[in-house]
Amino acid sequence: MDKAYDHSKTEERIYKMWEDGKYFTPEVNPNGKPYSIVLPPPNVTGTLHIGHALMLVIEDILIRYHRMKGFKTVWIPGTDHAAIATQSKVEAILYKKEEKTRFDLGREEFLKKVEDFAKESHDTIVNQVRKVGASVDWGREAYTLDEKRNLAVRTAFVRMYEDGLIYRGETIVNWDPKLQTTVSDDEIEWKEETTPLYYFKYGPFVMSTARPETKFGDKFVVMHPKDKRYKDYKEGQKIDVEWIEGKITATVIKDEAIDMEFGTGAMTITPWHDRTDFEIAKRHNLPFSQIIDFNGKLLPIAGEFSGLHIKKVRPLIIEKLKEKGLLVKVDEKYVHNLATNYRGGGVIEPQVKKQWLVDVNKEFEMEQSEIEGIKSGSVVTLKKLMKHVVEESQITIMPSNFIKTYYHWIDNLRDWCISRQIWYGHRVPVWYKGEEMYVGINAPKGEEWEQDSDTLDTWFSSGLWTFSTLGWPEKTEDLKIFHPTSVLETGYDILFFWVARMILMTTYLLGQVPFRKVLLHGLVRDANKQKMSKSKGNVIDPLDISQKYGTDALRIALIFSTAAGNDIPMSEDKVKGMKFFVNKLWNIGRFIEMQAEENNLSLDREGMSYKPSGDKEEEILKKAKGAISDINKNIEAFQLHLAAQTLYDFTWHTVADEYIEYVKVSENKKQSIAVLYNIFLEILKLLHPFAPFVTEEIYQRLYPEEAKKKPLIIASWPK
RNA sequence: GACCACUUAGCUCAGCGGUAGAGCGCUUCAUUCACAUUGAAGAUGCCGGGGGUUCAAAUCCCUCAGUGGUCACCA
Repeated sequence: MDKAYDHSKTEERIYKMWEDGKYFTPEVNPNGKPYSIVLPPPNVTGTLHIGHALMLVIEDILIRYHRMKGFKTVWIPGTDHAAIATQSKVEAILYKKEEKTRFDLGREEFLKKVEDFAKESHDTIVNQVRKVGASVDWGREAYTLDEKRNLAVRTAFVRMYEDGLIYRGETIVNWDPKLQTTVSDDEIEWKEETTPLYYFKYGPFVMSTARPETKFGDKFVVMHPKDKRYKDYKEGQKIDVEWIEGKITATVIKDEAIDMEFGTGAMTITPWHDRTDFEIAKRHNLPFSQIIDFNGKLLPIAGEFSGLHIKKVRPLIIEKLKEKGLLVKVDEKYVHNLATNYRGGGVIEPQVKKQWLVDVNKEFEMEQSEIEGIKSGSVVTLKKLMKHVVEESQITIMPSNFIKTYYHWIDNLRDWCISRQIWYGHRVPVWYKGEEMYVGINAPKGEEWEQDSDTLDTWFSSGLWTFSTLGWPEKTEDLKIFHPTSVLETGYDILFFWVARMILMTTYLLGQVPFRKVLLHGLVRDANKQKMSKSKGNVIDPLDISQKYGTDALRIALIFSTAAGNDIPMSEDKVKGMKFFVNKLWNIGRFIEMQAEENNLSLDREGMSYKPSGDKEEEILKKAKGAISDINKNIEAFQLHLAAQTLYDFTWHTVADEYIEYVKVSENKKQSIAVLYNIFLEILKLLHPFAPFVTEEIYQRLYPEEAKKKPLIIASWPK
């Protein structure tokens, strides 16, 4: 054996050996109890970052542990088409390279470009997944936008439509004029902004607004019914008002949504471009009209300002109102939150638009249910389902402090807008012919039917992930054996986006939970606790690290010393330290090899048969037993960092520092070495899920008798 | 505003009811003998402040303070 472990000489060879041996498939333990994980599919928008590496490592540890314990284990890999994210990325590249927009290319040609990009990104990701040693079953790989997943999406959509859970409606949506699409509430990122707040005279009232450019159509002035300042004004009262474009007749409305503390307690409403206003208008049956078009330009209602972009028009309107003597005052230091699209950064302009939505409050009959406490045929809502399975502990969320956040999110959940006006994604399975509409899995027969041009929110398809990857809607063997999946492991940042949506879709469509447990990991941050980002230049590329220090060192560093759910500070020094540990392991192996040779011991059962005779031997065996029991307990409790620490400590400070030093001076050397030889095998097994490459390599060299029967990856786990 | 987490050695963090721990850093010494990617010894802590429960609290409860995060609202 070489003096130091060289990961560059082993990793690729070993991964190939595992793959060729088909050890990643459930067939290695055909009769075991099923254990399944679906990989949270990375977006095909680029390459994997260190957070993905953490996710892969945690899941790989769970998978390898269960595989060695004899479970019929499957880990399903895949990638996510990430609709809007991928499309906007390609649009950006297209614009930079050719100064063209997607409309210049047309749907078909543009989609071809996106697909090429996605393919390339996919290949990079797959390569990265292999590099971190993930023992995923490549034969079962899936893509959220491939044929099979498309069938699942269409089937789900149609079923939900038939149950009245999907509807098409005029509603106020978050419109991104930049990307020309709606986005869901969860895709909004609020940015704090200081902006002037203008106070205008509006008849006898003073109203305030940060957005004068939307105020053209305001013919309703709203106040709280209990506001004493306005007690003389009655609901429905008409008042003549001098406004931007001359005299108008305003109507008084009383509504409890008004905050009496804010401004003057009176406000005018713009239902087409504000959610609160929209809701007030709906409650009072008020008409509403569009002021701003979908590109952000003013419509003819704005009179002389018609056709101008809202950005340009604001100062002009303020000037005009000032001239008319309607400007009362300006509060320059008004702080509010500006809605932006978190994928692309465009400022959100609320608009009323026809969209497809999922009704989360509508009661429906559960066709078939295996969920405890929900019988087949009982009446539920999607919200109720989502809450029930967590409340009744049919899904355990870890760490448990996220449960409260989860409930809170459900309580605030509004109908989920699932249609997007982008091109990359699953097309809505709805066809139109004149006034007629057809909703179905396949296109209707006959000419002249035109498919809805919208695509679906990417989370609609990833919500089906635990079972669409197993073959649903077909009733496959995989689905029968592996669903519900055992654990879903992912970052806490997508608890709402994804985890909640999976629970919604799966409980409804299958009458099952998608997984028994949810394990949430933290965000990987840099040594200064900063979020890693390209613009900050503090990104640690997992591949660089793994090339420099070895994948095993990277893996242990990611797991070591950080409790689940907490953010993880990552530094190269930490990885370096773990490389030392990997090398220590290697040198214990070397020590055994050299001692065996010197003492004429063959590396096999017979040569190393032992009778633990001395005190030291008894002691180390006892300690090993203790360590094994601790590690088992820790892994079962998902305390991987504790397991890793125990292993590190036991291997280095007990076996190497104490016992090996003793072996050197032992009077009963052969027996002492034999004991070491046997304990080291246990260590290699215990460490294998954490550091799969170096342990497999040492095992192959030092334990040829065992290795001949089976490689370490499927060796039996120490009890 | 609501909710959640965090506050432990110089730094990064474990531990979460029974005499304060790890890694890195620091001091001293040893050794080229599996490994200098080494070993041994050592220094450094009112375990954020205050109160309570308990035979016993870093660990459980209450409260205050600071830090970070999530969600909601914002005319």
